Amino acid sequence: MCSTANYVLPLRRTCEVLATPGRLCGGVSMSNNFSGARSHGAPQDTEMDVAWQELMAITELQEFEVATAGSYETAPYQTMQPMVPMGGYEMAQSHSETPPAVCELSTADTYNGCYSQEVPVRHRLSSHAEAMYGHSDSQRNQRMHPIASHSQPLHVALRAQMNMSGTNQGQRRANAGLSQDLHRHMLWTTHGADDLESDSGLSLGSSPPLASPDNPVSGAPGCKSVTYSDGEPDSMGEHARRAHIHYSMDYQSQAQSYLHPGAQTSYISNQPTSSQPSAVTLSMKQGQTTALSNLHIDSGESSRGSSQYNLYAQPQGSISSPASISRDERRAVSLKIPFQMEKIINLPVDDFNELLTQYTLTDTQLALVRDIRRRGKNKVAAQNCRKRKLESIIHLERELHQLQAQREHLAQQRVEFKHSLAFIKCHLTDLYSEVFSHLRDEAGQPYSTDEYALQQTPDGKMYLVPHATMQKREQC
DNA sequence: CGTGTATGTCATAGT
DNA sequence: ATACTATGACATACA
Repeated sequence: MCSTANYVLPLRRTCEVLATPGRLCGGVSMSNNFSGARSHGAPQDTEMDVAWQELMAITELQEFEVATAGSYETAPYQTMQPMVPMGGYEMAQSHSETPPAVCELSTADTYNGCYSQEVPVRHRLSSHAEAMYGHSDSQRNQRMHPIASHSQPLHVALRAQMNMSGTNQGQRRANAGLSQDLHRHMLWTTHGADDLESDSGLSLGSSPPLASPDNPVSGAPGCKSVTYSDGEPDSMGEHARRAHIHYSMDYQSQAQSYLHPGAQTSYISNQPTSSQPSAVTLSMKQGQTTALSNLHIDSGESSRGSSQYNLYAQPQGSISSPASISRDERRAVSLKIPFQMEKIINLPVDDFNELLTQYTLTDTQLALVRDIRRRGKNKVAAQNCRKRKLESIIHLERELHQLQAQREHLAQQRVEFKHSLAFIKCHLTDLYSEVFSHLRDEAGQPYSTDEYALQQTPDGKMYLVPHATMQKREQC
Protein backbone atom coordinates (compact mmCIF):
# COMPACT_ATOMS: atom_id res chain seq x y z
CA MET A 1 0.00 0.00 0.00
CA CYS A 2 1.14 3.43 -0.74
CA SER A 3 0.40 6.18 1.61
CA THR A 4 0.88 9.84 1.32
CA ALA A 5 2.90 9.96 4.51
CA ASN A 6 5.56 7.77 2.99
CA TYR A 7 6.51 10.09 0.24
CA VAL A 8 5.60 13.47 1.49
CA LEU A 9 8.68 15.53 1.71
CA PRO A 10 8.62 17.81 4.72
CA LEU A 11 8.85 21.29 3.43
CA ARG A 12 10.33 24.12 5.22
CA ARG A 13 8.20 27.07 4.98
CA THR A 14 9.64 29.36 2.42
CA CYS A 15 6.70 31.40 1.52
CA GLU A 16 3.33 32.35 2.84
CA VAL A 17 1.63 29.49 1.13
CA LEU A 18 3.21 27.04 3.53
CA ALA A 19 1.15 26.99 6.65
CA THR A 20 2.87 23.99 8.15
CA PRO A 21 6.07 22.18 7.27
CA GLY A 22 5.59 19.49 4.70
CA ARG A 23 2.35 20.76 3.42
CA LEU A 24 1.05 23.53 1.31
CA CYS A 25 -2.14 25.05 2.36
CA GLY A 26 -4.86 26.10 0.11
CA GLY A 27 -3.91 29.69 0.37
CA VAL A 28 -2.62 29.50 -3.10
CA SER A 29 -5.15 30.57 -5.59
CA MET A 30 -5.32 27.14 -7.06
CA SER A 31 -8.71 25.80 -7.45
CA ASN A 32 -9.74 22.44 -6.20
CA ASN A 33 -11.02 21.85 -9.63
CA PHE A 34 -7.50 20.94 -10.46
CA SER A 35 -6.94 18.68 -7.50
CA GLY A 36 -5.86 15.88 -9.73
CA ALA A 37 -3.10 17.83 -11.37
CA ARG A 38 0.19 16.07 -11.36
CA SER A 39 3.48 16.57 -12.97
CA HIS A 40 5.52 14.17 -15.04
CA GLY A 41 8.54 15.91 -16.31
CA ALA A 42 6.34 18.21 -18.32
CA PRO A 43 3.88 19.13 -15.61
CA GLN A 44 2.02 21.67 -17.63
CA ASP A 45 0.92 19.34 -20.37
CA THR A 46 -0.28 16.58 -18.10
CA GLU A 47 -2.13 18.88 -15.83
CA MET A 48 -3.65 20.61 -18.72
CA ASP A 49 -4.95 17.34 -19.99
CA VAL A 50 -6.50 16.45 -16.69
CA ALA A 51 -8.05 19.84 -16.37
CA TRP A 52 -9.24 19.60 -19.90
CA GLN A 53 -10.85 16.27 -19.21
CA GLU A 54 -12.56 17.62 -16.17
CA LEU A 55 -13.89 20.55 -18.05
CA MET A 56 -15.03 18.36 -20.84
CA ALA A 57 -16.80 16.22 -18.30
CA ILE A 58 -19.43 18.89 -18.23
CA THR A 59 -22.48 17.32 -19.72
CA GLU A 60 -23.28 20.15 -22.03
CA LEU A 61 -19.88 20.06 -23.56
CA GLN A 62 -20.01 16.34 -23.99
CA GLU A 63 -23.32 16.57 -25.67
CA PHE A 64 -22.05 19.23 -27.90
CA GLU A 65 -19.06 17.16 -28.78
CA VAL A 66 -21.34 14.33 -29.78
CA ALA A 67 -23.58 16.60 -31.73
CA THR A 68 -20.67 18.08 -33.53
CA ALA A 69 -19.08 14.78 -34.25
CA GLY A 70 -22.34 13.49 -35.56
CA SER A 71 -22.31 15.87 -38.47
CA TYR A 72 -25.95 15.33 -39.08
CA GLU A 73 -26.59 18.70 -40.58
CA THR A 74 -28.80 18.73 -43.56
CA ALA A 75 -27.55 20.02 -46.81
CA PRO A 76 -30.27 22.57 -47.55
CA TYR A 77 -29.43 24.47 -44.44
CA GLN A 78 -25.69 24.51 -44.77
CA THR A 79 -25.78 28.03 -45.96
CA MET A 80 -26.05 29.47 -42.51
CA GLN A 81 -23.74 32.26 -41.75
CA PRO A 82 -20.46 31.34 -40.15
CA MET A 83 -20.25 31.62 -36.44
CA VAL A 84 -19.44 35.00 -35.10
CA PRO A 85 -16.09 34.99 -33.39
CA MET A 86 -16.31 35.76 -29.74
CA GLY A 87 -14.32 38.61 -28.40
CA GLY A 88 -10.88 38.50 -29.87
CA TYR A 89 -10.94 34.82 -30.65
CA GLU A 90 -10.80 33.44 -34.07
CA MET A 91 -12.87 30.62 -35.33
CA ALA A 92 -9.80 28.76 -36.41
CA GLN A 93 -8.87 28.30 -32.82
CA SER A 94 -12.13 26.75 -31.96
CA HIS A 95 -11.35 23.72 -34.01
CA SER A 96 -8.01 23.16 -32.47
CA GLU A 97 -8.39 20.19 -30.20
CA THR A 98 -5.01 20.79 -28.65
CA PRO A 99 -4.97 23.73 -26.32
CA PRO A 100 -2.32 26.27 -27.06
CA ALA A 101 0.93 25.39 -25.43
CA VAL A 102 1.90 28.95 -24.94
CA CYS A 103 -0.34 31.13 -22.94
CA GLU A 104 -1.17 34.09 -25.08
CA LEU A 105 -4.29 34.92 -23.21
CA SER A 106 -2.90 35.39 -19.81
CA THR A 107 -3.99 38.91 -19.40
CA ALA A 108 -7.01 39.72 -17.40
CA ASP A 109 -8.21 41.97 -20.16
CA THR A 110 -8.34 39.17 -22.59
CA TYR A 111 -10.01 36.94 -20.12
CA ASN A 112 -12.63 39.42 -19.25
CA GLY A 113 -13.14 40.28 -22.81
CA CYS A 114 -14.05 36.74 -23.42
CA TYR A 115 -17.14 36.98 -21.29
CA SER A 116 -17.93 40.57 -21.40
CA GLN A 117 -19.26 40.06 -24.87
CA GLU A 118 -21.44 37.16 -24.06
CA VAL A 119 -24.66 39.04 -23.63
CA PRO A 120 -24.32 41.14 -26.73
CA VAL A 121 -23.41 38.11 -28.70
CA ARG A 122 -26.42 36.25 -27.47
CA HIS A 123 -28.51 39.14 -28.42
CA ARG A 124 -26.86 39.17 -31.74
CA LEU A 125 -27.52 35.51 -32.12
CA SER A 126 -31.14 35.92 -31.32
CA SER A 127 -31.50 38.74 -33.71
CA HIS A 128 -29.64 36.80 -36.27
CA ALA A 129 -31.96 33.87 -35.92
CA GLU A 130 -34.96 36.09 -36.18
CA ALA A 131 -33.61 37.76 -39.21
CA MET A 132 -32.94 34.47 -40.84
CA TYR A 133 -36.15 32.74 -40.03
CA GLY A 134 -38.54 35.44 -39.04
CA HIS A 135 -39.19 33.96 -35.67
CA SER A 136 -39.79 36.90 -33.53
CA ASP A 137 -41.98 36.24 -30.56
CA SER A 138 -44.81 38.09 -32.08
CA GLN A 139 -44.62 35.91 -35.10
CA ARG A 140 -44.36 32.80 -33.08
CA ASN A 141 -47.57 33.58 -31.33
CA GLN A 142 -49.37 34.38 -34.44
CA ARG A 143 -50.90 31.86 -36.68
CA MET A 144 -48.99 31.84 -39.88
CA HIS A 145 -50.64 31.86 -43.16
CA PRO A 146 -49.51 28.87 -45.09
CA ILE A 147 -46.96 29.67 -47.68
CA ALA A 148 -46.90 33.28 -46.63
CA SER A 149 -43.57 33.48 -44.94
CA HIS A 150 -42.12 30.11 -45.71
CA SER A 151 -43.25 29.66 -49.19
CA GLN A 152 -40.09 28.27 -50.55
CA PRO A 153 -39.21 25.72 -47.92
CA LEU A 154 -42.81 24.82 -47.50
CA HIS A 155 -43.17 24.13 -51.14
CA VAL A 156 -40.01 22.19 -51.13
CA ALA A 157 -41.24 20.12 -48.26
CA LEU A 158 -44.62 19.68 -49.79
CA ARG A 159 -43.19 18.72 -53.07
CA ALA A 160 -40.95 16.27 -51.41
CA GLN A 161 -43.87 14.82 -49.59
CA MET A 162 -46.05 14.72 -52.61
CA ASN A 163 -43.28 13.21 -54.62
CA MET A 164 -42.86 10.57 -52.04
CA SER A 165 -46.50 9.76 -52.09
CA GLY A 166 -46.49 10.20 -55.79
CA THR A 167 -43.93 7.54 -56.16
CA ASN A 168 -46.13 5.29 -54.24
CA GLN A 169 -49.03 6.54 -56.18
CA GLY A 170 -47.48 5.67 -59.42
CA GLN A 171 -47.02 2.15 -58.34
CA ARG A 172 -50.47 1.89 -57.00
CA ARG A 173 -52.18 3.54 -59.86
CA ALA A 174 -51.04 0.79 -62.11
CA ASN A 175 -52.92 -1.67 -59.99
CA ALA A 176 -55.49 0.16 -57.94
CA GLY A 177 -56.41 2.46 -60.73
CA LEU A 178 -56.83 -0.39 -63.10
CA SER A 179 -58.91 -2.40 -60.73
CA GLN A 180 -60.99 0.59 -59.81
CA ASP A 181 -61.60 1.49 -63.40
CA LEU A 182 -62.45 -2.06 -64.11
CA HIS A 183 -64.78 -2.07 -61.17
CA ARG A 184 -66.43 1.06 -62.41
CA HIS A 185 -66.68 -0.20 -65.88
CA MET A 186 -68.37 -3.31 -64.66
CA LEU A 187 -70.70 -1.27 -62.55
CA TRP A 188 -71.65 0.97 -65.35
CA THR A 189 -71.91 -1.82 -67.78
CA THR A 190 -74.15 -3.63 -65.40
CA HIS A 191 -76.37 -0.64 -65.06
CA GLY A 192 -76.39 0.06 -68.70
CA ALA A 193 -74.67 3.40 -68.36
CA ASP A 194 -72.63 4.32 -71.36
CA ASP A 195 -71.69 7.61 -69.81
CA LEU A 196 -68.70 6.71 -67.79
CA GLU A 197 -67.92 8.96 -64.93
CA SER A 198 -64.21 9.15 -65.06
CA ASP A 199 -63.49 10.46 -61.64
CA SER A 200 -63.96 8.85 -58.34
CA GLY A 201 -67.16 10.69 -57.59
CA LEU A 202 -69.12 7.62 -58.32
CA SER A 203 -70.13 5.97 -55.15
CA LEU A 204 -68.98 2.45 -55.53
CA GLY A 205 -70.32 0.81 -52.49
CA SER A 206 -72.33 3.11 -50.37
CA SER A 207 -75.27 3.44 -52.62
CA PRO A 208 -76.48 2.16 -55.94
CA PRO A 209 -76.03 4.17 -59.07
CA LEU A 210 -78.97 6.34 -59.87
CA ALA A 211 -80.60 7.78 -62.89
CA SER A 212 -79.36 10.70 -64.81
CA PRO A 213 -81.18 13.24 -66.84
CA ASP A 214 -79.46 11.98 -69.88
CA ASN A 215 -80.40 8.54 -68.95
CA PRO A 216 -83.77 9.01 -67.47
CA VAL A 217 -84.50 6.80 -64.62
CA SER A 218 -84.87 3.53 -66.24
CA GLY A 219 -86.61 2.02 -63.34
CA ALA A 220 -89.30 2.99 -61.00
CA PRO A 221 -88.32 4.64 -57.76
CA GLY A 222 -86.66 2.12 -55.65
CA CYS A 223 -85.28 0.18 -58.52
CA LYS A 224 -81.76 -0.76 -57.55
CA SER A 225 -80.42 -0.82 -61.00
CA VAL A 226 -80.88 2.81 -61.72
CA THR A 227 -78.21 5.40 -61.36
CA TYR A 228 -78.25 8.89 -60.01
CA SER A 229 -75.47 9.89 -62.26
CA ASP A 230 -75.92 13.34 -63.57
CA GLY A 231 -74.71 12.11 -66.84
CA GLU A 232 -71.84 14.50 -66.62
CA PRO A 233 -69.71 13.82 -69.61
CA ASP A 234 -66.45 13.81 -67.80
CA SER A 235 -64.77 11.90 -70.45
CA MET A 236 -65.99 13.87 -73.36
CA GLY A 237 -64.10 16.66 -74.88
CA GLU A 238 -64.58 20.35 -74.49
CA HIS A 239 -66.47 20.51 -77.75
CA ALA A 240 -68.92 17.95 -76.57
CA ARG A 241 -69.29 19.76 -73.29
CA ARG A 242 -70.16 22.96 -74.97
CA ALA A 243 -72.77 21.09 -76.93
CA HIS A 244 -74.46 20.44 -73.62
CA ILE A 245 -74.72 24.02 -72.62
CA HIS A 246 -78.37 24.24 -73.43
CA TYR A 247 -79.19 21.32 -71.33
CA SER A 248 -76.95 22.47 -68.57
CA MET A 249 -78.53 25.83 -68.41
CA ASP A 250 -81.97 24.44 -67.96
CA TYR A 251 -80.68 21.92 -65.58
CA GLN A 252 -78.93 24.39 -63.41
CA SER A 253 -81.64 26.93 -63.43
CA GLN A 254 -83.76 24.22 -62.07
CA ALA A 255 -81.19 23.59 -59.46
CA GLN A 256 -81.14 27.20 -58.54
CA SER A 257 -84.85 27.26 -58.23
CA TYR A 258 -85.20 24.78 -55.47
CA LEU A 259 -81.84 23.79 -54.24
CA HIS A 260 -81.19 27.36 -53.30
CA PRO A 261 -84.57 28.94 -52.91
CA GLY A 262 -83.00 31.87 -51.17
CA ALA A 263 -81.02 32.72 -54.24
CA GLN A 264 -83.58 32.82 -56.92
CA THR A 265 -81.95 33.65 -60.16
CA SER A 266 -84.04 35.88 -62.24
CA TYR A 267 -81.10 36.41 -64.47
CA ILE A 268 -81.11 32.86 -65.64
CA SER A 269 -82.61 32.33 -68.96
CA ASN A 270 -84.52 29.14 -69.13
CA GLN A 271 -84.18 29.07 -72.82
CA PRO A 272 -80.88 30.45 -73.70
CA THR A 273 -80.35 30.88 -77.34
CA SER A 274 -77.25 29.71 -78.95
CA SER A 275 -76.65 33.20 -80.16
CA GLN A 276 -76.25 34.50 -76.66
CA PRO A 277 -74.11 32.03 -74.93
CA SER A 278 -71.66 34.52 -73.60
CA ALA A 279 -74.14 36.75 -71.86
CA VAL A 280 -75.96 33.85 -70.35
CA THR A 281 -72.76 32.29 -69.26
CA LEU A 282 -71.68 35.40 -67.49
CA SER A 283 -74.98 35.68 -65.71
CA MET A 284 -74.81 32.14 -64.62
CA LYS A 285 -71.36 32.56 -63.27
CA GLN A 286 -72.27 35.50 -61.17
CA GLY A 287 -75.49 34.05 -59.93
CA GLN A 288 -74.04 30.75 -59.01
CA THR A 289 -71.15 32.28 -57.30
CA THR A 290 -73.60 33.90 -54.99
CA ALA A 291 -75.99 31.05 -54.69
CA LEU A 292 -73.32 28.50 -54.00
CA SER A 293 -71.33 30.55 -51.63
CA ASN A 294 -73.06 28.91 -48.73
CA LEU A 295 -72.21 25.49 -49.95
CA HIS A 296 -68.49 25.97 -49.82
CA ILE A 297 -67.09 26.11 -46.38
CA ASP A 298 -63.90 27.64 -47.51
CA SER A 299 -65.01 30.63 -49.48
CA GLY A 300 -61.56 31.18 -50.80
CA GLU A 301 -61.55 28.05 -52.84
CA SER A 302 -62.04 27.95 -56.49
CA SER A 303 -64.39 25.60 -58.16
CA ARG A 304 -61.65 23.33 -59.31
CA GLY A 305 -61.94 19.75 -58.49
CA SER A 306 -63.16 16.59 -59.93
CA SER A 307 -66.77 17.06 -59.08
CA GLN A 308 -67.27 20.57 -60.27
CA TYR A 309 -67.19 21.16 -63.93
CA ASN A 310 -66.87 24.16 -66.01
CA LEU A 311 -69.70 23.76 -68.42
CA TYR A 312 -69.79 27.29 -69.55
CA ALA A 313 -66.72 27.57 -71.61
CA GLN A 314 -64.96 29.85 -69.28
CA PRO A 315 -62.13 31.72 -70.85
CA GLN A 316 -58.88 30.07 -70.02
CA GLY A 317 -57.28 31.55 -66.99
CA SER A 318 -60.38 33.13 -65.59
CA ILE A 319 -60.96 31.23 -62.44
CA SER A 320 -61.96 34.17 -60.38
CA SER A 321 -65.63 33.52 -60.87
CA PRO A 322 -66.40 29.87 -60.39
CA ALA A 323 -69.30 28.93 -62.57
CA SER A 324 -70.32 25.42 -61.80
CA ILE A 325 -72.44 23.55 -59.41
CA SER A 326 -71.35 20.39 -57.85
CA ARG A 327 -72.14 17.07 -59.33
CA ASP A 328 -74.07 16.14 -56.24
CA GLU A 329 -76.25 19.15 -56.74
CA ARG A 330 -77.01 18.07 -60.23
CA ARG A 331 -77.75 14.63 -59.01
CA ALA A 332 -80.05 16.07 -56.42
CA VAL A 333 -81.80 18.06 -59.09
CA SER A 334 -82.16 15.08 -61.30
CA LEU A 335 -83.78 13.11 -58.55
CA LYS A 336 -85.76 16.09 -57.33
CA ILE A 337 -84.39 16.04 -53.85
CA PRO A 338 -86.49 18.58 -52.00
CA PHE A 339 -83.75 19.80 -49.65
CA GLN A 340 -81.04 22.33 -49.83
CA MET A 341 -77.57 20.95 -50.11
CA GLU A 342 -76.52 23.01 -47.18
CA LYS A 343 -79.15 21.38 -45.00
CA ILE A 344 -78.36 17.92 -46.20
CA ILE A 345 -74.76 18.34 -45.26
CA ASN A 346 -74.79 20.52 -42.21
CA LEU A 347 -77.87 19.60 -40.26
CA PRO A 348 -77.27 17.61 -37.08
CA VAL A 349 -78.06 14.00 -37.54
CA ASP A 350 -81.27 14.20 -35.56
CA ASP A 351 -82.53 17.16 -37.51
CA PHE A 352 -81.42 15.52 -40.67
CA ASN A 353 -83.35 12.36 -39.92
CA GLU A 354 -86.35 14.41 -38.93
CA LEU A 355 -86.11 16.24 -42.20
CA LEU A 356 -86.08 12.97 -44.05
CA THR A 357 -89.21 11.83 -42.28
CA GLN A 358 -91.04 14.88 -43.50
CA TYR A 359 -90.79 13.69 -47.05
CA THR A 360 -91.48 10.46 -48.72
CA LEU A 361 -88.33 9.60 -50.51
CA THR A 362 -87.54 6.67 -52.65
CA ASP A 363 -84.64 4.46 -51.79
CA THR A 364 -82.72 6.03 -54.60
CA GLN A 365 -83.36 9.50 -53.32
CA LEU A 366 -82.55 8.44 -49.81
CA ALA A 367 -79.30 6.90 -50.88
CA LEU A 368 -78.37 9.99 -52.81
CA VAL A 369 -79.17 12.26 -49.91
CA ARG A 370 -77.06 10.20 -47.58
CA ASP A 371 -74.22 10.10 -50.05
CA ILE A 372 -74.44 13.83 -50.50
CA ARG A 373 -74.26 14.27 -46.78
CA ARG A 374 -71.34 11.92 -46.48
CA ARG A 375 -69.45 13.48 -49.33
CA GLY A 376 -70.17 16.97 -48.13
CA LYS A 377 -68.86 16.24 -44.68
CA ASN A 378 -65.89 14.43 -46.03
CA LYS A 379 -65.09 17.30 -48.32
CA VAL A 380 -64.90 19.62 -45.36
CA ALA A 381 -62.91 17.08 -43.45
CA ALA A 382 -60.45 16.79 -46.30
CA GLN A 383 -60.08 20.55 -46.44
CA ASN A 384 -59.41 20.69 -42.72
CA CYS A 385 -57.07 17.79 -42.94
CA ARG A 386 -55.03 19.51 -45.59
CA LYS A 387 -54.92 22.70 -43.63
CA ARG A 388 -53.65 20.83 -40.62
CA LYS A 389 -51.11 19.12 -42.76
CA LEU A 390 -49.79 22.41 -44.03
CA GLU A 391 -49.71 23.85 -40.55
CA SER A 392 -47.88 20.82 -39.33
CA ILE A 393 -45.29 21.22 -42.02
CA ILE A 394 -44.91 24.87 -41.16
CA HIS A 395 -44.54 24.00 -37.50
CA LEU A 396 -41.89 21.42 -38.22
CA GLU A 397 -39.99 23.82 -40.41
CA ARG A 398 -40.10 26.40 -37.68
CA GLU A 399 -38.88 23.88 -35.17
CA LEU A 400 -36.08 22.91 -37.48
CA HIS A 401 -34.98 26.50 -37.79
CA GLN A 402 -35.08 26.97 -34.06
CA LEU A 403 -32.98 23.90 -33.49
CA GLN A 404 -30.49 25.08 -36.04
CA ALA A 405 -30.28 28.42 -34.31
CA GLN A 406 -29.79 26.67 -31.01
CA ARG A 407 -27.07 24.57 -32.51
CA GLU A 408 -25.34 27.63 -33.77
CA HIS A 409 -25.56 29.17 -30.34
CA LEU A 410 -24.05 26.10 -28.74
CA ALA A 411 -21.24 26.21 -31.24
CA GLN A 412 -20.57 29.75 -30.17
CA GLN A 413 -20.54 28.68 -26.56
CA ARG A 414 -18.13 25.93 -27.35
CA VAL A 415 -15.74 28.44 -28.82
CA GLU A 416 -16.08 30.53 -25.71
CA PHE A 417 -15.42 27.61 -23.43
CA LYS A 418 -12.43 26.52 -25.37
CA HIS A 419 -10.81 29.86 -25.10
CA SER A 420 -11.70 30.20 -21.47
CA LEU A 421 -10.15 26.87 -20.81
CA ALA A 422 -7.02 27.84 -22.66
CA PHE A 423 -6.75 30.92 -20.53
CA ILE A 424 -7.30 29.01 -17.32
CA LYS A 425 -4.67 26.51 -18.28
CA CYS A 426 -2.16 29.25 -18.89
CA HIS A 427 -3.06 30.86 -15.62
CA LEU A 428 -2.63 27.59 -13.83
CA THR A 429 0.76 27.08 -15.40
CA ASP A 430 1.87 30.49 -14.27
CA LEU A 431 0.68 29.87 -10.75
CA TYR A 432 2.34 26.50 -10.64
CA SER A 433 5.63 27.95 -11.68
CA GLU A 434 5.31 30.75 -9.23
CA VAL A 435 4.57 28.47 -6.31
CA PHE A 436 7.34 26.14 -7.26
CA SER A 437 9.82 28.94 -7.52
CA HIS A 438 9.17 29.91 -3.90
CA LEU A 439 9.81 26.47 -2.51
CA ARG A 440 13.19 25.76 -0.95
CA ASP A 441 14.64 22.60 0.49
CA GLU A 442 16.42 22.32 3.82
CA ALA A 443 19.57 23.66 2.25
CA GLY A 444 17.75 26.62 0.95
CA GLN A 445 17.97 25.41 -2.60
CA PRO A 446 15.02 25.48 -4.94
CA TYR A 447 13.40 22.23 -5.87
CA SER A 448 13.87 20.96 -9.35
CA THR A 449 10.74 20.54 -11.35
CA ASP A 450 12.36 17.53 -12.90
CA GLU A 451 12.42 15.75 -9.58
CA TYR A 452 9.38 17.10 -7.78
CA ALA A 453 5.88 18.03 -8.52
CA LEU A 454 3.19 19.77 -6.60
CA GLN A 455 0.14 17.75 -5.88
CA GLN A 456 -3.09 18.69 -4.28
CA THR A 457 -5.21 16.30 -2.35
CA PRO A 458 -8.98 16.40 -2.44
CA ASP A 459 -9.05 18.17 0.89
CA GLY A 460 -7.13 21.05 -0.60
CA LYS A 461 -3.74 20.34 0.91
CA MET A 462 -0.73 20.73 -1.28
CA TYR A 463 2.22 18.35 -1.25
CA LEU A 464 5.57 18.36 -2.86
CA VAL A 465 5.96 14.90 -4.25
CA PRO A 466 8.98 13.33 -5.89
CA HIS A 467 8.25 12.03 -9.36
CA ALA A 468 9.54 8.60 -8.47
CA THR A 469 7.06 8.32 -5.64
CA MET A 470 4.27 9.43 -7.85
CA GLN A 471 5.08 6.79 -10.39
CA LYS A 472 4.99 4.14 -7.69
CA ARG A 473 1.72 5.45 -6.51
CA GLU A 474 0.28 5.25 -9.93
CA GLN A 475 1.21 1.63 -10.14
CA CYS A 476 -0.65 0.85 -6.96
C1' DC B 1 -47.26 17.65 -73.37
C1' DG B 2 -45.40 17.02 -68.86
C1' DT B 3 -45.58 18.80 -64.23
C1' DG B 4 -47.21 20.82 -60.02
C1' DT B 5 -51.14 22.24 -57.41
C1' DA B 6 -55.83 22.24 -55.72
C1' DT B 7 -59.75 19.81 -54.88
C1' DG B 8 -63.24 16.16 -54.53
C1' DT B 9 -63.96 11.49 -53.59
C1' DC B 10 -63.35 6.85 -51.77
C1' DA B 11 -61.73 3.48 -48.46
C1' DT B 12 -60.63 2.63 -44.05
C1' DA B 13 -59.44 3.04 -39.26
C1' DG B 14 -60.54 5.18 -35.18
C1' DT B 15 -63.80 7.67 -32.05
C1' DA C 1 -74.74 -0.36 -34.84
C1' DT C 2 -74.49 4.07 -36.54
C1' DA C 3 -72.66 8.49 -37.42
C1' DC C 4 -68.81 11.16 -37.65
C1' DT C 5 -63.88 12.36 -38.24
C1' DA C 6 -59.18 11.91 -39.95
C1' DT C 7 -56.22 10.71 -43.41
C1' DG C 8 -53.89 8.24 -47.27
C1' DA C 9 -54.61 7.41 -51.91
C1' DC C 10 -56.49 8.31 -56.22
C1' DA C 11 -58.58 10.99 -60.09
C1' DT C 12 -59.34 15.12 -62.25
C1' DA C 13 -59.11 20.02 -63.61
C1' DC C 14 -56.31 23.65 -64.28
C1' DA C 15 -52.26 26.76 -64.74
